[in-house]
Amino acid sequence: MSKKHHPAKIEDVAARANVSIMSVSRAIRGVDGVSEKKRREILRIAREMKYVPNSNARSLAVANSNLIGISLPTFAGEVFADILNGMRRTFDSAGYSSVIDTTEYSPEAELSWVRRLLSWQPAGIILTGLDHQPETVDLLRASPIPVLEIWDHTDTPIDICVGIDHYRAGQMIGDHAVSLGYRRPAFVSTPRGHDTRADNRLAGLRDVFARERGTEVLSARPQSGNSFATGFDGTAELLDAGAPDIICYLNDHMAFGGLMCCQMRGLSVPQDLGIVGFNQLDLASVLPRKLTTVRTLRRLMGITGATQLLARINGVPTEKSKPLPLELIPGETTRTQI
Amino acid sequence: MSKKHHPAKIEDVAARANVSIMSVSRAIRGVDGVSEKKRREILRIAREMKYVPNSNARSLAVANSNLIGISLPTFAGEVFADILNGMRRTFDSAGYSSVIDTTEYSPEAELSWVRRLLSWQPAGIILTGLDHQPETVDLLRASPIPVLEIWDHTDTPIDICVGIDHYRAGQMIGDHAVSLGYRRPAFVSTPRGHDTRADNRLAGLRDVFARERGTEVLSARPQSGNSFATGFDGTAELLDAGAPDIICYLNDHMAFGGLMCCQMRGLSVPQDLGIVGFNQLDLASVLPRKLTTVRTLRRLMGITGATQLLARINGVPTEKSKPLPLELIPGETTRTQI
DNA sequence: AAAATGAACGTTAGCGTTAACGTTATTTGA
DNA sequence: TCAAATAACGTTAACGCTAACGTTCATTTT
Repeated sequence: MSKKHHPAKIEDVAARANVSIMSVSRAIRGVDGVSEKKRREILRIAREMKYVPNSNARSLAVANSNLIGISLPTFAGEVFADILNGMRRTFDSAGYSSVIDTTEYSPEAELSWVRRLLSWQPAGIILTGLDHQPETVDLLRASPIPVLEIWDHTDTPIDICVGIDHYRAGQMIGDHAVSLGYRRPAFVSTPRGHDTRADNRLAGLRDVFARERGTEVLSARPQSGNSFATGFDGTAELLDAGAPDIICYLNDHMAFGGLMCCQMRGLSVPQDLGIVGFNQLDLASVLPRKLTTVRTLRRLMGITGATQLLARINGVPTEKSKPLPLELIPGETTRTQI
Repeated sequence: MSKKHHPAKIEDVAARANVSIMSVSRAIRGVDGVSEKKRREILRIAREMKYVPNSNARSLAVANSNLIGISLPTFAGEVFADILNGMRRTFDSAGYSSVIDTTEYSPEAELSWVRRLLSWQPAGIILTGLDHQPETVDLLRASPIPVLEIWDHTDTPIDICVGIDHYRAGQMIGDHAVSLGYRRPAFVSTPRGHDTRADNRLAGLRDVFARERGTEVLSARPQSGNSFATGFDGTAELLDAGAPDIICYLNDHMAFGGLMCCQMRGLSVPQDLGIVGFNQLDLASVLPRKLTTVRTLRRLMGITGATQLLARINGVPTEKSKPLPLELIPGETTRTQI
């Protein structure tokens, strides 16, 4: 425990096994060039000596690493946790480690992290969304490192892209609301520019109501401590300001906050007000009244994204851009007919 | 864009600036040995050339890295996200990157990750809880790398430790329940051995009721898809099996699932049944009925842990073990008096 | 039987950076 | 005024690993 005999290196293993260091290297990496017998012997000795390879030396020699950089806006909420989970499992079993960043929705923070990450010569980089600093894009375009943009969708990604069309999602919600006869829509979100995807969904919703009904979509963007509180406060704000007949939320958690606000004010849902969430989160599974929401396949997205990126890393040709399907889940928090 | 001129190395910057590579190295690292004038000049040129230092080479030369390994059971739920958030912020501003792992509560998965991580010569390693494979402990004890165990608490950590006393938390809940006159307690958790901390809390609760009332604590451990559903299903199971007068849950999310189950069955809380959560999660902030729960300072724990580990990394003497305070928050889901 | 093949292993030369020590100019002190 | 101290650089030798190429020797081919 206190004996600080320097950790064994490949050379020590080689000496102890009476072979050259290259044989040890080959044995450990599992590549050709050593007989099965010797390989087993070497591995046994390496284990005995508690040999731990030095990834820094390896990466320096081969000019790349087994690290994958993953940048997310936040760990809060299930959304990115789900995506991350799907990705991590895939990468993990392929022998990659994840270097993770949270930007708190700041492209500047993202840039400074990308800079730091590039110094590790990672095998791949994953960014959330499409909203990056120009310099981030330049840096990544200039580097040979595969880049995946996840969660959002575009036909012109930095490199490759797996996600959903948030504008379309907004339209789906709008179409559904219009078809049920709603006329005074509102939206609860976080401060503008914070979550670009949510803004895109709102845009889709807006355009549908403008076209079909010629009406505006009111919006509230309170700065509360968490999603639930944001939903609650935003709902209160909208109810005080006007008389929406349907409120759509950035996600199910906010929608739940909204439901609580209605309950507190004695409003009944969906008779007095329609409520629409987004993402079909776990919470919804136990609510007594099924929430109208949009299902997003986040875990699948993570797995798909990771798989595509791995393919790209291994030089297998991949699609530039892969959109994932959306499904509107009609629930009991909106009217069932006009 | 397509011109694949190899990325600039320190040597190229040196040549372009007419100085030795050591001057560039010193300028970039911000250490003594270059005049202010030259340093500015060198930094300007480095920026122009889009020079990105090679961390692998650096780490090989200095035999350590700016990487911190963080192992968590899961990203699901707010708990570890909060801890992680506190830690990441602290590490980030100190120039460290986070290599993150999720074990899904498997000590074997933790071990294989620790092995991989050690090959990067990280500056520090963080593990969640105290429940590790013996080999994990051996490996880490043998290495000179500082190790932080977070979330749980012990006086004999691998290296240092910041967390809460979960057994004590269980006792607190037990004391509170007893003081309010409850007599038939139950507990909803995940399968045994899955979450050791939850098991410790249950043990604390059990011991209090055994001592004070001479009664058992029933438990339900369903394997549902998510915390909310687990709470719901576990509650249903307990209500079918017997007639508990108070149910304690692994966390607030499960408690909410339990509340929903009660609502569905027409049971009123707290008249017919007491409900106690854990962790004081965001959800609770919008519930119409304040949840009885235990506040855990997770973000603070992350910050404190990270700070302690950084101190340890920098050779500053630190306390072996730092317990964080717990506070029982009486709510409206338990009786207010006997 | 000689030549060609190929498996199994070894040698060498980096990969890009920094620690440690050397060198040169410049300032300081008595 | 001249040695001594100091600041500002430069040179060299690792750090631990792997790609690329060499060598050896048992097989196979002709």
